[in-house]
Amino acid sequence: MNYKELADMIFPNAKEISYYEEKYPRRNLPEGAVVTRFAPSPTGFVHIGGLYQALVARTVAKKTGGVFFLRVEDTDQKREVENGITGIVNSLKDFDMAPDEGMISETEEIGEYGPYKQSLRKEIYQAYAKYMLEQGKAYPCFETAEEGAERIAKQEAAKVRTGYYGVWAKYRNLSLDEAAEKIKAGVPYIIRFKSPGREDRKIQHKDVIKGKVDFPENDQDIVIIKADGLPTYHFAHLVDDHLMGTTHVIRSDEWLSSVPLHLQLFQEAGFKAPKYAHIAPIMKNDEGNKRKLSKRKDPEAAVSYYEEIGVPSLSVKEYLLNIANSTFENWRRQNKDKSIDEFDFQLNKMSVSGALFDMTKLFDVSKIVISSYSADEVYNESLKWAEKHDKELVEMLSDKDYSLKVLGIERGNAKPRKDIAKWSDVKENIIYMYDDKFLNSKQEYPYQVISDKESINKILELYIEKYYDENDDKQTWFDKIKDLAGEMGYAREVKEFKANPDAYKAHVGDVSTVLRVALTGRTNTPDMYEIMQVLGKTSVENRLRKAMS
RNA sequence: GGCCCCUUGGUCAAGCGGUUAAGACGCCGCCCUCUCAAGGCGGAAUCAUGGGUUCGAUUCCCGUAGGGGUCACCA
Repeated sequence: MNYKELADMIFPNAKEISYYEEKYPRRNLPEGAVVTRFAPSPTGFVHIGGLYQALVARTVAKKTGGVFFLRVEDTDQKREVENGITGIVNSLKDFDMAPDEGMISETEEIGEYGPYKQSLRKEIYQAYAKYMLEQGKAYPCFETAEEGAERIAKQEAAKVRTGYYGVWAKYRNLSLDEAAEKIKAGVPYIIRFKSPGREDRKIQHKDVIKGKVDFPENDQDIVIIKADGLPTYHFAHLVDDHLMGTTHVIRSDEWLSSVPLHLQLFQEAGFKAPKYAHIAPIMKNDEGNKRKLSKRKDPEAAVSYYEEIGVPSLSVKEYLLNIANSTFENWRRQNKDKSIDEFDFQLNKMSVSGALFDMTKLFDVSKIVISSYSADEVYNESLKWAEKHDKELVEMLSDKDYSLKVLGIERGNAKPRKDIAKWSDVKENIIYMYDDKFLNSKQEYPYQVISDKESINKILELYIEKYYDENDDKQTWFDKIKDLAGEMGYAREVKEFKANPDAYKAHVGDVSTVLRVALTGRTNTPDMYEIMQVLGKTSVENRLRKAMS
C-alpha cells in the first residue's frame, strides 16, 4: 500500500486537481488589481463588523480595478439559517455594495469561479484532499470523540498545549496498511493535515495592517475533511482562495493566530499564499471593559438596526470609512461633492487596535450627509423609511407639495440645516407645520420673557390686524416686527436693549418669541419668516387666533 | 495558563529621535443672530508605568500593569 493507493481508496471518485486548475484559470486583471472577498456564514445576520470588512475589501478592490466577491461559508451545517443568504445579499445591496461575483440570491450566483457556496464545492475539496493524501501531506485519523476528550484531559493535566501534534498525534504514523485495514473494516475517520512544522521554530509574517508579527511554526495536524465529508474553514480557505484567485484576504482580527497554519497549508499544497490583512474589530465600552459589539446584547451590532432608526446607509459607510482611514474626514471636508469611491483608501493605514463604536459621531456624520440632500431626496428617503416604520409620518407626507416646502426650509442653500441625523428625527422636526396636527390638538405655549396674557394677546392682535402681510419680503417683514415692538414700548433692536437694559421690559427678539411660540408651540424653530411663508396667510392667522383664545 | 497583538485627551486619531503633541466628535465660553441647528473664534483635556539607549525620548530596546485575540470534526 502506498500513498496513491490509500488516496484512491478514500476518494475513489475524486478528480485530479489539474481538472480544477484548468477550469479556474488565473484571472486576467490589470497590474496591481486586488481580488478580495466577503465570506460570511449564511446566518442572514450582518454584523456591523462584517459590513466594515466588506466595505474595506470592496473599496480596495474597486480602487485597483480588481474584483470583490461574495462567498458563502456554509460548511457547518449546524449554523445554517433559512434564507440566510438572502439576508446577506440584501444587506449588501442596501449599502450599495453588491459584489462583482458570487451569490446574488439563495440559489443564484454570478461569476466564473463558482460555485460560491461552499457546500456545493464538496467534490472540489475532496479532490484537493486526495491530492494532499497522495503526497503524504495528509492522513486518515481514527481518533474517536472519547479518545479526543481523553487526550485533551491528559494534556491539561500535564500542562502542555492541547491539540493534535507530535507524540499526541496517535494516527499520524500509522502504517498505510493499518490505515487501509481500518478503513476496510468500516472504522470512521476524518482527514488530517500532516504538519511539517516545529513549535520551536519561528516564522515571520508581514500582515498588511498589523505589520510584522512573529509566531512559532504551526505543528498542529488540523482536520481538513470532517466526518460529514465537508472541509474545515482552514482547508476551504486554502482551496477556495487559491482557485478563486484571491490576492488579499481581508478578515477579522481573530484569524491572526491562524496565519502560521494557513501559510503552511499554502506552502505544503504548493500554492501561492494570498496577502493577509487583519482588521481590528469594532468595540463597545461595557462598564469600563472594551469588548466586541455583540450580536446578542447590542442592537447596534446589527446592520439592520441603522435601517430601522433611519440612518442612511451612506452615513454608516462614511462613518466606517472614518474609522478605517482617519484621513477620510479631511478628504471629505475638502471634497464635499465627490463619491466616496474616489477616496484614496489605504489598507495599511488602518488602525491596529479596535475602535470603540461612537454613536454620537455617527449621528454627526449623518447630519452632514443629510444636510447635503435636496428637499426631494429628504422627502423620498423619509417617506420610504416611514412606510416601514411610521404610519403617522406617511400621513403627514401624503401632501407632497406642502411637505416639500416644509422640508425645503433652510435647505439647498450654502449653509443648509444640520438637524436631521436619521429619518426617525423627521417627524418631530416638522410635525408642528401641519395644521391638522397643530390646530386640532391642545397646544402648550411655553412663552418666555413676555408671558402675561394681556401683552401676548395685544402683540398677536396687532400683528394680525396691522402688521402682517404675507407678501412682504424678509426685510420688510422683520422691520414690521420691530415696529410692533416699538409700538408696544419694547426695544426695536436687541443691541439697544443690551446697551440700556433698564429702559425696556423686553426687545424685538422677545416679541419674535411670542410670535414663534404662538405659531408653532415651540421656542426653537428654523427661520420664522420661511415658516410663515410655507404656512401661508390662512394658517398663520388661524394659529395666531388660536393662541389668543 | 501557553502563544500573539495592542496602549497618545471622554471617544476616533495624526505623529515615525528635537513639534507650542495636528484634526474631528463631545464638553465649556464668546461672537453672529428673531429663537434653534449651523457657522466663526477661543478654552479645558492626552503620550499607561518603571528602567535603559541617546546630548535629547510620545517616538528605539527591556520589564511591569492593563486591555484584546486565540488555543474545536465552528467559522
